[in-house]
Amino acid sequence: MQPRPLAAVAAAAGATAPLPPSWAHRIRSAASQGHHFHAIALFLQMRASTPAPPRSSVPASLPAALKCCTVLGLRALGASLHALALRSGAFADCFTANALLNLYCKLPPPSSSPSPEMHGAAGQSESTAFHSARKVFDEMPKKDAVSWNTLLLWCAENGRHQEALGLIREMWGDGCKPDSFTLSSVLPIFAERADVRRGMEAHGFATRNGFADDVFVGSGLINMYANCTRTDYSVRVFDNLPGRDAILWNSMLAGCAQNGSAEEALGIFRRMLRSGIRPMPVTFSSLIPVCGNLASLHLGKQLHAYVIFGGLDGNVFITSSLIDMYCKCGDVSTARHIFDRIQSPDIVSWTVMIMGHALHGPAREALVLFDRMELGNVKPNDITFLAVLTACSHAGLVDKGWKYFNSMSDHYGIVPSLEHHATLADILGRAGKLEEAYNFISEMPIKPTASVWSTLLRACKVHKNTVLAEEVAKRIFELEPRSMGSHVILSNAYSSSGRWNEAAHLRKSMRKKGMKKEPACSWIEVKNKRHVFVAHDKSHPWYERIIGALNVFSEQMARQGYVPNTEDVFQDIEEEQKSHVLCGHSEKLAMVFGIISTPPGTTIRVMKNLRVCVDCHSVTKFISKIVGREIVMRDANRFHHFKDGNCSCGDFW
DNA sequence: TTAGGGTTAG
Repeated sequence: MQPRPLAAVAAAAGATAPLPPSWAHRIRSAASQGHHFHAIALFLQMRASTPAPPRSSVPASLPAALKCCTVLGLRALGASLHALALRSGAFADCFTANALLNLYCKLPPPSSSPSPEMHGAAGQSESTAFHSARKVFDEMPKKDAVSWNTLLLWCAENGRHQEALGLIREMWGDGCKPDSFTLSSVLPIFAERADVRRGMEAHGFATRNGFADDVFVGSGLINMYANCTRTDYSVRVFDNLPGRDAILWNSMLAGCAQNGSAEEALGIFRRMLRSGIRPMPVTFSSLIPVCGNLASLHLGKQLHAYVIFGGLDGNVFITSSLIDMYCKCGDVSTARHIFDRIQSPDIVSWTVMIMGHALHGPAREALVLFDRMELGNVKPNDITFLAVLTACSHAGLVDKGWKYFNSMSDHYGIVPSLEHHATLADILGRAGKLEEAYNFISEMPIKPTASVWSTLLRACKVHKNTVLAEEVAKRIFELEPRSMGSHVILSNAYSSSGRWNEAAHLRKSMRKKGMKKEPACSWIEVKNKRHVFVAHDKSHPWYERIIGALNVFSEQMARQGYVPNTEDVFQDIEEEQKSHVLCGHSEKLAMVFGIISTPPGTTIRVMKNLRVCVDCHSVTKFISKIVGREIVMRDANRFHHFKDGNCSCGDFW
């Protein structure tokens, strides 16, 4: 049986017909349904209507009207409603005053400064905004938790952290207890400052006061702990929440992804799917970078397929993360294919593509893209310049490097950071301009770190200037006495100039200090499985087959003129033994395994944790020609694309 | 009837 309409029930009971909805009711319901313009129109109609509606209509509809002004950005109308609130006495009502306070927080006054380029204009307008909001707040006859929370959120979101924390104390003093809203505004402050101690205090307060189950507090805690690199606590908060909405899943996923906890992030993604939560665009833009960091092309491709099926391939965040992922997995041509299909790339898409070409070579293509970007009126930022300088470094373009470096402050108003200085020092060092690099680092306006000096140390080793290497190493050891990499480079520099005793002495002192070199390893994905190799690793089931194939290649290479390059064997042993050492290098094992376990023509992608050695580089060039395959090798510094006996790095790395 | 949470490049 159909339920009878309420009016019919009322009529049957002998009641009068219900009154038509009041003005205030109509305005509020239009506003709550998102019909903001309609709500405003109704409010204005109400004000003009005759006979005048009851006096109570104004305070009953002002909050909704003010909310609509805030959403629609109608600041002038908001100001006249402010006057009406004062005239009508509605300002005494907390709901109206809070709605007005929110309007002033969300819609700062237009900047009084005539030129937006004027220094400090942004700060001035921010300060004016604060004062107009604060004035409304101070004049409120009555304040409730919403009033405090509204102003506090504004302070928290506008970098006025101390004021925000001060407001909590004031709020307590005023007899208003912080609530879940207060917590969700203040937690991002502790997150940004990575202040886990105060974050934990807030967590304790939330638990004691029954706010810990609130999803907003929950996501605040998850993000705070993740920003403090305590994803273990984030997971605990997440698992203890009684109900988890889609945003909480995404918060947890992003927290793991940003901390480099790849397996955990993938685990959260799988749990999310099993729980029936539909992935959202943000799910993919968080997760795709994980595949890039793992250099796992098969995983990245699976997510890409998911993105296409979900119709999300037009999302700029996802597209940029896909381009970056393909670059990091060694497939720059797919990255470029995606990039070329974007109608109007944003600064992030341009930057990841420029960096992709810088690291894969030919590096000049990166500079071509930079010019195209400028023609398209997209303004480069500090990260774009890092990419461009990296391209100059890999292409050995000293003059261009200087040009871009100087143009940052001259034409773009970007102050070069430590990283920009480090990259320019690298450009100079790689090009063999060692003295110039030394002077540049010594005179840079930011105190150079050990890592800036170590780029020069490496250059000294490559260009065989042991005297300067010793001087540079001294600087590094002052800053970082236990710098493993620098000890190794200096020791290798001694070895390559035949100073075996000094090399041995240095190695001995490293052993005495308990320093151990990171072992070299390489890996390759074959049939969606990762195979990891360390030097002379006999544990792989295909080891004998790999060595057999390597011997066959060696004979073919010898006929084509290959001579082992023992330059990078830093042990005082016979040449024949050195060749044996070279044969067992992990990247050779991984590459040969790839060749014999995949169909002819398949591109081989090898990843290595350290830089590729001179001999492996030369062998890979020969093998790429012998087997007619493209071999991509990612080392600690860049990507090498070997094809037909050549490498995209132009033998400069 | 007012206020709040997740994403891409080094």
